[in-house]
Amino acid sequence: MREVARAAGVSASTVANVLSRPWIVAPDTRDRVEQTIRDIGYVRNGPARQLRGLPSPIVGSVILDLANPFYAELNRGIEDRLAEAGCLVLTCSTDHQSVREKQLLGLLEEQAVRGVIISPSGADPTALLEMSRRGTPVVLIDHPRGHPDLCAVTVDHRSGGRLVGEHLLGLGHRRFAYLGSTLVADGVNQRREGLREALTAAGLDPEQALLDLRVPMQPPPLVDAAAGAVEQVVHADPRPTALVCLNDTAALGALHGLEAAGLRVPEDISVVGYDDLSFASRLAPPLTTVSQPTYQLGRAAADLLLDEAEPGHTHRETLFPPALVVRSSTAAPSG
Amino acid sequence: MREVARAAGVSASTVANVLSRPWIVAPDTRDRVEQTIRDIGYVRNGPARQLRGLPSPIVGSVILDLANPFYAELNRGIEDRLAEAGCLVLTCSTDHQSVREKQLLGLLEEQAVRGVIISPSGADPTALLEMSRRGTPVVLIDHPRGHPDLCAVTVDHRSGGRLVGEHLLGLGHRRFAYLGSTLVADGVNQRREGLREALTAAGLDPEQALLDLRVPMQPPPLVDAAAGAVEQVVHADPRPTALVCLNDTAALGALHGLEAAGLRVPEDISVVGYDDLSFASRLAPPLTTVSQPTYQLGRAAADLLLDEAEPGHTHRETLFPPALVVRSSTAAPSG
DNA sequence: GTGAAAGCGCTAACAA
DNA sequence: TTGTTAGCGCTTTCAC
Repeated sequence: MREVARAAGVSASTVANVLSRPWIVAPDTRDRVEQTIRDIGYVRNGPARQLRGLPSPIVGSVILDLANPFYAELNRGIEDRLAEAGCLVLTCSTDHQSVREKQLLGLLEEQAVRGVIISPSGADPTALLEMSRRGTPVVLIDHPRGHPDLCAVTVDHRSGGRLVGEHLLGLGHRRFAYLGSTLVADGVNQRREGLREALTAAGLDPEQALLDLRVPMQPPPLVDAAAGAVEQVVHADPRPTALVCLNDTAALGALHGLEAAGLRVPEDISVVGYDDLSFASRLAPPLTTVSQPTYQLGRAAADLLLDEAEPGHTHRETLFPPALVVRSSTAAPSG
Repeated sequence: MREVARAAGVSASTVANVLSRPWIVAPDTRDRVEQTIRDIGYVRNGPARQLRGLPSPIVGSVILDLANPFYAELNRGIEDRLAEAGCLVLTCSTDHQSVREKQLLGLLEEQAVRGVIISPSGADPTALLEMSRRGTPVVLIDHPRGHPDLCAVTVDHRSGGRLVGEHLLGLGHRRFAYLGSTLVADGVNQRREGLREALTAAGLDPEQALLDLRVPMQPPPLVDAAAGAVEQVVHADPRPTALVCLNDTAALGALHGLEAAGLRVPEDISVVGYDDLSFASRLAPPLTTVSQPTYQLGRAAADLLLDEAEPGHTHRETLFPPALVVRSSTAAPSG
């Protein structure tokens, strides 16, 4: 900046003014300085501006796994909304490891980011609360906020699970399997709870009517783990007539596993996914699933985060409803 | 930091030493300071450290579209490699818009990031060269480096296209269609060139034997655009017996469009994708495609970028080979 | 082993 | 309208 000032024959603060409050600079001085900036190829130093107290344009996004298309699309929603405010997204995957999550939060806080949008890997919000108290706003995604000092964007997965249950019950199913994960992923458990609720409401005992499967989230890749896990469904006696999967990726693996075991979908067994990823409608058979407004979730989270900087901000939760998408992987049970 | 110093009864520089060069501090002083840091909840200020000349831990990743699973996985490769070096990834999608790309590069340079890994949306490298000259290292992904001052990680797509062509020719195909895009995406064009080379080598005239289709990359979503574009293949006379798509997502749409038109794959027409995304093997029919070491591409790019900081760094290009994966969407033409 | 001091590049209040 | 000045929080000599 000093160099530009010297070359343009003005003081450093005039250069600063041209950059930050151009309207207070005389037009010809401004033109001269701007020309010099271009000639020299001068680029402003963000860290120095931050040091002076300006807000960072960077927002941290801490998610479970960017390679999961659900999170990738969510992140696009975050990015697009933030871009409208001139902000950038620092994307971090935790792979469900809370140690890694803690590291990442530490790094982000040191960078003095504008805020953090997080899909937490554990249930304990204390680290997030402290971070928020120290001045880095936090928005939870896909997790109940658990404290009035945080904002959150959530989907009513319980209702999603209920929709699936009601759909299958309506088709005449009475024996179910739920392919969940070994992790305490809140959303995934809510889906199971909703399913159980639907069974109970139909007069069934979930302990009897629902076979509970858990696959490790990784490694190996979920799609392979799911393919393996369906073995248990295939050999269960009596065998469930409907398999509800925690998400579409698991359903993809399940379809594969069922095919390998010689079971036809939906004739021998119905399969349901969750997320409605882009490939769901093109699988064989097209997958019945539950769609979430994934991209909008991201935008909403970014909205909340940006709002944290506003004077009258109040912490709040935005709740989205899921929607059942019926395709051909579900049908009435045979026999 | 001053606050910690006061509370611990030492000077600010001792606190700094505890943080940056703990070994030169007396053990008991160090313990006392560390305890105070924890009590107070002190967090180091990254921007201030950067201002002092330390390198930023942030690397920019500028890609075409994070919602495309190919880039999402690529980005995971980048992230994982950088994490090993304690770095973070600032992920930006350009949606093929060079205006947006320019904006993003400007923002990243202002943030004084450690470097930028970019999958460029245009062919002109001057902006990147200038950035590199000003001190922000640049690594190109999926794009020839075009200048010895840049590093690049590339895949031999020409060879990929050739593999596809040879496979289809070997099955007996003589009339082809290539579903490309309206953009000057270098990799996508290379694939077509490879395909044309194979045809030429087999004694065919590409101008005659190859129907060239172009779909706009967006909007609408590529998968829908591709579904629409296959109309032209269906109604072509004589109709091509093999459809080669620029990537798996386009192939997904093409399968859909062909099904809607009443054509069977592979009996009536063979279809080939590119990328080998996770769903490719589970489509109906399982998709013949070309796999790239996507995750490794990301790691290799991060490797090169980190190496830029080393004293003896020489700019270079890392080239990966693609591999044909034959599944059931290709077969000998009927009749 | 510890502290004092200079300065990284910038912004904003104030003086000229 | 432009320039002078005082830091923002930190690292790093260099005395002590």
